[in-house]
Amino acid sequence: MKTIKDVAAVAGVSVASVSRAMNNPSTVSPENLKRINAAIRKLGYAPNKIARSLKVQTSKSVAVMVPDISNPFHLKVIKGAESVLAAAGYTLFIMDTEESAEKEARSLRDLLDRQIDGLVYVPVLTNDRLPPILSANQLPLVFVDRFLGTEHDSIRGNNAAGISMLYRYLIAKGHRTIALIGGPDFSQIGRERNEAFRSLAFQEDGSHAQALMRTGDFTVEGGYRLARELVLSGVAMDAVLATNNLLGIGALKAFRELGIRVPINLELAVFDEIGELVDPPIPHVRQQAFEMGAQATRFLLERIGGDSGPARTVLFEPLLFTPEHYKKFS
Amino acid sequence: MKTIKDVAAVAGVSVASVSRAMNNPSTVSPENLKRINAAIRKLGYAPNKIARSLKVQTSKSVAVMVPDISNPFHLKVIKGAESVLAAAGYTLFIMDTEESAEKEARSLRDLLDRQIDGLVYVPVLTNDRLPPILSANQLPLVFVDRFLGTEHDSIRGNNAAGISMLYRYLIAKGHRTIALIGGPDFSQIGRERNEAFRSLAFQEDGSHAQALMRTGDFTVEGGYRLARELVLSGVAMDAVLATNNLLGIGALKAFRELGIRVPINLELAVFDEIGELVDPPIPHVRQQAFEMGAQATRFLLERIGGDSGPARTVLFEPLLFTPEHYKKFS
DNA sequence: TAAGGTTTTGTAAACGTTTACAGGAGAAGG
DNA sequence: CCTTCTCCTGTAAACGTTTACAAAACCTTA
Repeated sequence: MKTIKDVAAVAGVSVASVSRAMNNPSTVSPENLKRINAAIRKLGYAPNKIARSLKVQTSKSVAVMVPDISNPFHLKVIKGAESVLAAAGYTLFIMDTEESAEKEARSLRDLLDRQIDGLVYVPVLTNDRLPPILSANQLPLVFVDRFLGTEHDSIRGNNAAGISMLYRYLIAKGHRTIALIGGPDFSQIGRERNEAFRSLAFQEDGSHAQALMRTGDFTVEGGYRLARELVLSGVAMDAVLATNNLLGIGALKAFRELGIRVPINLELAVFDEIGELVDPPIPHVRQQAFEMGAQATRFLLERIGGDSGPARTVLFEPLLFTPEHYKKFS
Repeated sequence: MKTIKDVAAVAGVSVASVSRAMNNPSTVSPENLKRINAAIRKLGYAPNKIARSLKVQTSKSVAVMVPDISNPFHLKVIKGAESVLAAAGYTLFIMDTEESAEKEARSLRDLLDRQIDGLVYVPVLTNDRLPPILSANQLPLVFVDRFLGTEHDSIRGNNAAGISMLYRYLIAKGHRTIALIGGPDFSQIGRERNEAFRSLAFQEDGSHAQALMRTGDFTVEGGYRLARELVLSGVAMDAVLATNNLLGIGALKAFRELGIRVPINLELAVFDEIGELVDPPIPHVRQQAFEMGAQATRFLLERIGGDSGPARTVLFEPLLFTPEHYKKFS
């Protein structure tokens, strides 16, 4: 690897001039500039960013940290972040914490050590407070989807509205008893969605609360298990509402396995996308994940740029997709 | 941020001793070791990896670079890499090149500058040779799926076998005319799969070559377009073979849109997974992506460890999944 | 042509580590 | 008690940059 010294030697100037030529071209004389650039090309020199970061304490890079990279929602958040960073000349590091607080802590440590400039952050579910490493170093960060009640920007989906859309859709189709398969109450979004359902379904009569709500982890296995339990418990129901895509996928698997035809025997509605190839299509609300990732990143760049205004929260409205939509287009 | 100097001051020793205490504990006296560790804990000190990398020219981190993070195949490669790295104490940086040679070059530059120790590498399709940056710096790397004919380890799928399985399956089901929707011939894997099909389908009679093979980009749009063209051209066919998941998804979309029922009016078979929720299931071969990523990473760690033996190639056999499989399990 | 100003340059310190080297302290052996 | 050896320690240089500062070179202008 060539260093700045090699360039300086070839161009016959000091290292300082080379550095200036790259970072502040106007402060070096035209003829030297030319010679330096020629030397750079000749040697194929590229500055060592590690050394640079060490000195300037910044790295022109940000990270996006998600709990599960194979969840399409998180994937789109990443794509959204990429879209705005590409233009800004930042490098993006993608970190997958696999819903493990431990892995998350390790990754954070690592990012911090590498002088990352900011973080688009979807924390793991089990965190109810900012990891100590983050509270110790005031790294600019923006929450997406999940958040921890700290003084940071956060980009969120309107969970209550999404549940409401699904619920009203099912009601409008004539369904009487609707069961919920929900996420854990200890997480912000799990709780928000569960409570939205509660306040809709049990307005008049709270007696079905136990029978018609099951909650568990936001995982495929969780959805599968809860759906099975619901069916095998023998309660009467004509529709099921799953509060995220993984739960929905698990539920769908369970139903198919039990020989229940969806939506003929039982209707299933899902919060988040479940995969566009499912046929017949499953009614669902779709979060604007790409836009959420992009917006978060825009905020983050502002913060990195020095903006220290009060924390902002942006609520994105989910969009309802129903089988009727698909008919329209096919 | 605390530095090693702070620790040294608190512990009342020199910075060298602190450094030794962390990297070579046996070379420092027990009482000093205790004092130093106490100071570290007290200050919440963690060594700055940037500075460390600058000195030791290594970073205990590797990257996995894929052309499309939303392709389930690449996703599983990443997961496979994660699984072996977690144990080895390396940090993994995930880079998404979005099938752009330009983005790929930028990312490579960046990784190199950050003293990455090695690379699990799925190059973008348009590259037919190693990017100059890589040939200039002999970074340890292992190819997965795609490769560029250089002297590096490579983990690949048995493309010919996969195509053959699909082809024979379709033949066994009684299909007479089978059309191919393939990837670009300028890419290794596109070509391998196309040629496998050619040698199977046109053994006796080469006359259908034009009519029954369409190739384009490995994208959903490509599959959609080619499938449409095939159908609208009016050629007779009773099965279509798509040589990757994106092509398959695009084709399926096109067929549905044109009112063609799969598999009743036309059978579709796909190389790679197309999504597990498609109903009825589409026959496909599945690559052992997770294992491929894991194996690549194991090789990479060996190379980083100094192994400079001859380049190895491992061929993973794809697995055939058919609707009959699913029936068995439901 | 001398004084003053402006532009361009090089020297050297700094960023936070690691590590070669040399020196000091203590133990062992004569 | 002196030598030799071992073990531990601190000093200082190095990694590849950036940048404050001072010196040098070049213009203006009177």
